[in-house]
Parts: sequence; C-alpha cells; structure tokens
Amino acid sequence: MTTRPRPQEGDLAPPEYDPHAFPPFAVTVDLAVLTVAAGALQILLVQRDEPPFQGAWALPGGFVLKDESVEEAARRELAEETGLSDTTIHLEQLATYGAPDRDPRMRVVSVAHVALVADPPEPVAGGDAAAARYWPLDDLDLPGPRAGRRRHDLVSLAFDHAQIVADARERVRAKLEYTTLATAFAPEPFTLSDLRRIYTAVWGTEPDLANFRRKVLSATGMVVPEDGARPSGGSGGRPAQLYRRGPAVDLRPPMLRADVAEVRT
Amino acid sequence: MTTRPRPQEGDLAPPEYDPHAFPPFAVTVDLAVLTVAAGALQILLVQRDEPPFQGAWALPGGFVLKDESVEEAARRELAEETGLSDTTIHLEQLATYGAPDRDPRMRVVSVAHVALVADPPEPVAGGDAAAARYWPLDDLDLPGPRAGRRRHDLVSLAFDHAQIVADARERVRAKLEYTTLATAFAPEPFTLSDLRRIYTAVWGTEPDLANFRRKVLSATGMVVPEDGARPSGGSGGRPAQLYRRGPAVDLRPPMLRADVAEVRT
DNA sequence: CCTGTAATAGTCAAGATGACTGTAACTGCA
DNA sequence: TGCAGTTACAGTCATCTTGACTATTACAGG
Repeated sequence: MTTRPRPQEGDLAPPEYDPHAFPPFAVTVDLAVLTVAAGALQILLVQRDEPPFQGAWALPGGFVLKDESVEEAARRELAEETGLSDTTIHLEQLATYGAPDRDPRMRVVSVAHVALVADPPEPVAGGDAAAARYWPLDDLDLPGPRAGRRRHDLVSLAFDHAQIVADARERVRAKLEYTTLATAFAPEPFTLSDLRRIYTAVWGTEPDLANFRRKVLSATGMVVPEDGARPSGGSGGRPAQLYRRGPAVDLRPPMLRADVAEVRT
Repeated sequence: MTTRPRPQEGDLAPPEYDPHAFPPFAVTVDLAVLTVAAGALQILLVQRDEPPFQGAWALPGGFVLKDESVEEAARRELAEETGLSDTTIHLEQLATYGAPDRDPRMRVVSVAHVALVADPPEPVAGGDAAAARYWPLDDLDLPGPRAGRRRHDLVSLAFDHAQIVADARERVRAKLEYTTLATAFAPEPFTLSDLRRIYTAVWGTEPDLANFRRKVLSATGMVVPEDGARPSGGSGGRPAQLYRRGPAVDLRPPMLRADVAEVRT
C-alpha cells in the first residue's frame, strides 16, 4: 500500500465529507483542431509566449474551470481559439495524458480532444500565445515512422503534444474507415471528389475513384444528394452532383485502408 | 472570457512558475475489470461502505497519487483490487468523466480504464469496500435499451458508473470486431469453441460455428496452434485443438456483428 | 467543332461471407 | 462390443463486396 499524502485545504472539499487525503491536480483540456486544406491534413497550433517551451508550438487548450464539465471546457476553448462557437462542430474526447513530469511547473492532467472543422476562419492568437496558425501534420516532428523528411526540417512541439497529435491522427485515420466522419471535414455542399480528397489527405493514399463512389453512394445515409443547382466545376470537366452530410454515423461494412500493418506493437 | 478563480496554494505549483490561477481537482482512476464467466460478460464491482451511495455497488478505483502517472495508478489499483499484478493483463484507457456534480463531496475527474482478465481469482474487498464480486452486466441497470428485464430486478450503480460500464461494454463489443482482443478473455491454452463462447457472451449473439472457425483460422497471427497434447474434452465429443494467443492485434478485415443499427445518435 | 478534363456508368474476376451438409473422434451406456 | 449422443473439423455453394479496369457523358476553352 502506498502512503497517501496529507489532507489539503480546499473550498471544493468540505471537511465533513472529505473521506481521504488527495493530491491536488490541475486539469486542462488540449484541443487537436483538425482540418483539411490544400490537400493536406492540418492542425491548429499556437506559439507559446512564455516558458516553458517559450517560442515552441503547442496545442491550444486551457484549464477546466470550477463549475464546468470537461466537455464544456473543451467547447469553450474551441470557441475562444477558433472563433467557432457552432455546436454542430464535431468534438470528441481523445485520451487523457497524465505523466507526472509532463509539465515542469506543476502536476497537470490533460484531457485531449479532437475537433474536426470544415473551412475554418483564420485563427486568432489568444492572450498567452504569440501566434496561431494551421500546420500540415507532415511538417511536424511526430513520433512513429517519418516518411523521408529530415528531422531538423520539422517543427517540434511543446510538452507531450507530439504524442497527442500522433494519437489524434491515428484516431481520425481509423474513424474514416468505419464511420462517415469524413463528411465533417467538407464544407457543405460538397462533391464526391471533395470527399475523396479528404480521404486522400488523411490517409496519405488515394482510394480508387470508381470504387470510392460506389462505396459512398451505396452506404445508406452517408451523403444525401442536393437537388437543384449543380454549378459548373469552373476548372473544366463535367459538373459534379452536390451532396450534404447524411444522418448515418457508422459505415458498415467499413472502407478499409490498404496499407495497415497486420501486427502492431 | 470567463473569470478565473483566485490562485491557490499548493506544494506542486511553485509560486515562481505558476502562470495562472487554477482550480484544484481530485483525479481518480476507475476500473472496469471485465471477464467472461458462466457464458456471460461480468464486471468487478465493490460495495461501498460509506456515504455517498453507501451500500451501492461501484467500480473499483482510487486517487492518482502525487508521483505516479495515470496509467501507473490504474495498474496499481488493478493489482490491489484483483490481486492480479501481471503486467500482461490488457489494460487500456476508456474515457475521462468530469461532470462538476458527479461526486457530491468534491470536484473529481475520473479517468476510466478497461481491463480484460481471463479466469480471475476471487476478488478481495479492500479497505473502503464492504464486499467485492463479479456481476453479470445483464444484472445491472445500465443506460440504453434494456432487454426485457424489469428495472427493480437490476442492480443500480453509484455515481455515474452505470454510464462508464455501458461505455466499457460498447468499447469491448466494438473491439472484438476489429481486433484480436477476444483472446485476452480466454485462459491459455484455449479451444476455438472457448473463443466463440467469448464472442457469444460479449455480443449477445452467437457467431455461426463454421464461419467463425474459418475467420479466426484465416486471420494470420490471431491464434497459434499448441502442438503436442490435445486433451480429451471431458464432456463427450471429439477433443479440440488447443491454441494460444498470436502476435496480431488487428483483425483485418473485421468480423462484424450482425445487428448493429446503421444510424446512431 | 474539336480537345482536354472531370464526372458518371458499367464490367469482370477475386475475395469474403452466410447458410448449409458431411465426416471424424471422442464418451457413456446398453 | 457396439450404438447413440456430442463436439470438432472439413467442405460446398450462392450471394455480397471489393479491386482493377474500360466506356460514356457533360462541361470549358480554343
């Protein structure tokens, strides 16, 4: 049995109820705000204005306040950092990161979230950030196999945020397989080519054009055709049918990536 | 902008570094320790010995200590509650639950984990628990559709633990589809019938016998045959080939459940 | 009106799945 | 010893899905 630390004063724990001593933690939310732009998966980062990791790029985030839930804190930070207060934005919990030394200042447990936005506005640098912008994930120094880029060309991230970004990417890659989540990346209305470009950007491989169409259209409820106007492409070629997001959330059977290793460690 | 609470004294946050005020939280881990026994998916619960929810059944868990990671806390609690200190036990993070009122005593954020154990020993009731035992999930009052049981026949859980258990079940059901995780429920060595009984218990539906065999055996690295002894069944019938867990973790293409609704909200 | 480009439609073989039927190897009992 | 019951294992066949292609259609621009 491990020894428990001594009791701690705190206005949240009335003495008559407090059953045990407990160590106080700061709880934060970190946001992996992802979008697809210029054919690449991109993520919102803010440049830190103060130590530690001053000048380094980090995920936006902040403390969970006294009277809000973790989910509410994530929505609030998302609105503050992106200007997107839309409650229809896809936001889901990713995982919680709680190594004792992940923040040198104090004991912080961070609940990371993934948000998927279509066509976001320019981000605003908040109070504690020198700058804010979207970065292609291929430009970041993330754990795991790097595809032929030298390390010093890559942006390195503060704290354990590289791990969080890598986990977020894997989550999204997997979810494109067995959910209709790709539609959350596309501004409405969209064409099937738009949707395929999203898969290409996220997976790094290009699904076969005709088979992709067949799969998406046969998946009931993934997309619904937008009747009426089907504007000209603009760049030559036959104008495409427009679609909106459908009510389905699962994609069954899934659309599998080709090149995933069978054995993972 | 929300007003931030006033600074708080704490030995973890040296004043010269502390950049912001932050509200202190207790951080706990909750464990959903699952096993398959008597043809049913079962979960380890402890009976609470003190208020709130005195006498009610709850998930085992405890505080994350000052110098351990969240994962270490989960492993420690798992060993304390089940007597299983084996590091090979499958333990993964589920989600974090942080509603402000989830514990009436104080502000607690809990990182829930799922553990899968094969053939666990009798649990020991720890210091703050009156009893500890495995319960079939079908006997618990969980959110979501209840299959023809009257509510007052069911055990209700403390705090938001019913939601956590429901989420844990859905996680495990889904993971049996696209990973080889079912083997974690089976004591080694096991037969293919043992493995099929696990799918039956977790999903609530019985995969076709022959097709299940074909799928598992054609999935490279899911199981490896145990050569040598193939003991008699004991209960009549042809003795079965024995297997051990293979190195593969993913099951591609997945083995899909039949009856999942296409549209989820 | 011809050419380039992108969208859409269809074809065909290979692979995977669902629903079966048949055979083998054991135990227990008459 | 042999028969019935039980479980494991093997194989078949139609259907569904996928991967890899090949047309055809509808536009823009010269």
